Amino acid sequence: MASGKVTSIDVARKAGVSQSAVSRFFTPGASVSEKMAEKIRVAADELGYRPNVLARSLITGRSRIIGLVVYYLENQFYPEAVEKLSIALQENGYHVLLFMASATVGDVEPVVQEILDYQVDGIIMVSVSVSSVLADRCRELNIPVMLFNRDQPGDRLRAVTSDNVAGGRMAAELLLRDAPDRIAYLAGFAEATTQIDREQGFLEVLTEAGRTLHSQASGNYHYADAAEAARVLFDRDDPPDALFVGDDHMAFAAMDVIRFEFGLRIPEDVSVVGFDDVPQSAWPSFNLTTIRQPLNRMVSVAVEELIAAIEGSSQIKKHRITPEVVERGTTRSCG
Amino acid sequence: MASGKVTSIDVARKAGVSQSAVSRFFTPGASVSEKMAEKIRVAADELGYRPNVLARSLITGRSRIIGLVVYYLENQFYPEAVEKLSIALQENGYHVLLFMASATVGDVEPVVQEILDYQVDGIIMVSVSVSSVLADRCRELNIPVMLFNRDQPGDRLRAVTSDNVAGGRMAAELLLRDAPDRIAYLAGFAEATTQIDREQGFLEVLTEAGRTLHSQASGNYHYADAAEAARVLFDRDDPPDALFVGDDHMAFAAMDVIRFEFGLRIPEDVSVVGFDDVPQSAWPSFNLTTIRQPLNRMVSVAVEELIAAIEGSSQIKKHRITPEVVERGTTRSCG
DNA sequence: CATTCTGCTGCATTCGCTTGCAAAACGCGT
DNA sequence: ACGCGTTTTGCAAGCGAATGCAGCAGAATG
Repeated sequence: MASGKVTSIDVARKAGVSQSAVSRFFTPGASVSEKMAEKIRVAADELGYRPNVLARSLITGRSRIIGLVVYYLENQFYPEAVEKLSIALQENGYHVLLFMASATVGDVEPVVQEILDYQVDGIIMVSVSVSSVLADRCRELNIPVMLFNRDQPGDRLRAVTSDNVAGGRMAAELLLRDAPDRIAYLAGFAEATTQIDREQGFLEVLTEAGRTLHSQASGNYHYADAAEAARVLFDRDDPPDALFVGDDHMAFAAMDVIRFEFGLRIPEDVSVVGFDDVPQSAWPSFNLTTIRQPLNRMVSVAVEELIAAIEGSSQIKKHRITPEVVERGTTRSCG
Repeated sequence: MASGKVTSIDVARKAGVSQSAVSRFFTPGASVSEKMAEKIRVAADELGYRPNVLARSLITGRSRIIGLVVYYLENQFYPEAVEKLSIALQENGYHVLLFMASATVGDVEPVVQEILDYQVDGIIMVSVSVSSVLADRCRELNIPVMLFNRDQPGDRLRAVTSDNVAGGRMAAELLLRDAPDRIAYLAGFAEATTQIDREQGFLEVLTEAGRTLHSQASGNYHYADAAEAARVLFDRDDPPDALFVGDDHMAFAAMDVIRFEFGLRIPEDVSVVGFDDVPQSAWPSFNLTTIRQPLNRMVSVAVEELIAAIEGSSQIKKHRITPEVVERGTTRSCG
């Protein structure tokens, strides 16, 4: 019925009430008599009126927008995280303003600035770290920041990760069961806490077992880099016979190289363990034994905590969710 | 330096100028003398001032927000599209409000309503269709809608797709070169124009060659459904020896079933052709011959057209980008 | 019937910024 | 120094909705 923008004043006029009445009708907590509510309902329907969220935000100081920063979406873990985070936020009446950090490679600052310009109520950074300057700025503006799947030193930022040290330990235990001779590690991006923690846990167990690492290389959490790293690891007379890869995405690259370039069999010649448990890991082509990050829990904790931080003030806390072993076909022994 | 919100009035006070001067300084086209600009620059820097985009939107009627609706992100084609669309829009000074349509399964209406509440300047629907009621509403509000990788009947909505009929033809030609006896088709979601067009092109060529389809099943563009469909297609005495799958994502499912459940070799026993050319198709594990959707071009056309529609009024037009054959290892003959 | 209390309602202000308008400042030719 | 045209500048009126406050009606009470 409506043509062009319809404002609360139009509805008020049509319903024969004041603009504030219309506003109150659309404000959950407000008190409006049934008679008046009905008139407004009718008029609003007829005109196709919906409150302008931007105008509302201006005066309430709450936009119900969450800035979501993600580095890239190539690794399937991220689309899955983005999807679930979006849905969880949508269910809570929040909406997601999406920012790709890769556009401004290596420099998240301007991106975060732009986010702040939109008066977001909170920010979720997926596997992206934030400079202390910006973190301070967010604190001044009282905008909570949630790091997702990546932590950073200091106790001023909330974070939800899995317990990567524990996960690294699980991976080591899994590989040791296959009684390997030469254990290798294909690392992620060196500065990421996920990488650091997974490596730490992994090495702890090896050390406890009196073992040392046969070889190591970094794939930066990228497919191409990981493939190259795998070539380095396997292009020698005594290639590894057990490999822990920092995440599933890189594990696919490594498996492709191991099988199709070196003609080795998995798990007969080399056992492989990944990290994340992305959907593809369950596909028969990979059938990858991996350490599952409990994404659903991570998402719900992240969203709950962020909303708590926005609505009341909650304590800043680091959440570490315990990962789980998922045994599939790239390791030999069972149980 | 700043604490809490800083407004243009604070800056004006500090710089000893009027609030409108500050506003003009931050408005690209406006005229401000160098002397004044300098004072404002200093004051703004010192206070850490940034204009409130929401307030600006309220008065200009332009939010520089684009609503991006996507159904799911499981199929790697979508994350890639979302990533590239986001980046392209960011580069043009627009920002992406992301909505997952899967949250409200089968019902995009409320989602689009919420988008409209945010006064978006435009909407991109990735593989999602929109009811005519809503389309009308968007037109009334003068908000252009761009359908991406999915068209729908009628000439009131802009759309960017690849030429799926041509793509279907290419797939057929590719498979016919392998001189197959039994040609099958694993279809996508029946109502999607992508599905309809690809099937049409594919069948056209078969008909022209005097061939008919051996069998057919639908995978709804989902991995699990596609795997099930593949089981139906291959669980018989005379399974297909050539298979066109509606997209790469389903092709992976089909290949997994063909290889690991039926023990058939690809391409020796059965040739497979997919559609999209997602990154994984190039991975050695799949090495899939496929029809590439030229995503970069699709994205740039979609973004350019949408922005043109927002800024001036451009004609509503359907854009069909010609796809390309990518020959890899799941078909036998070359050239 | 007068009085008090409660619950609605409308008025007017406010959020932070843009922008039309008119006044002020400037440039410069004579 | 004067006049005229051209920037610059400030004033003030919005954009659309939320909300404190005061007024008002109606219910409940004496």
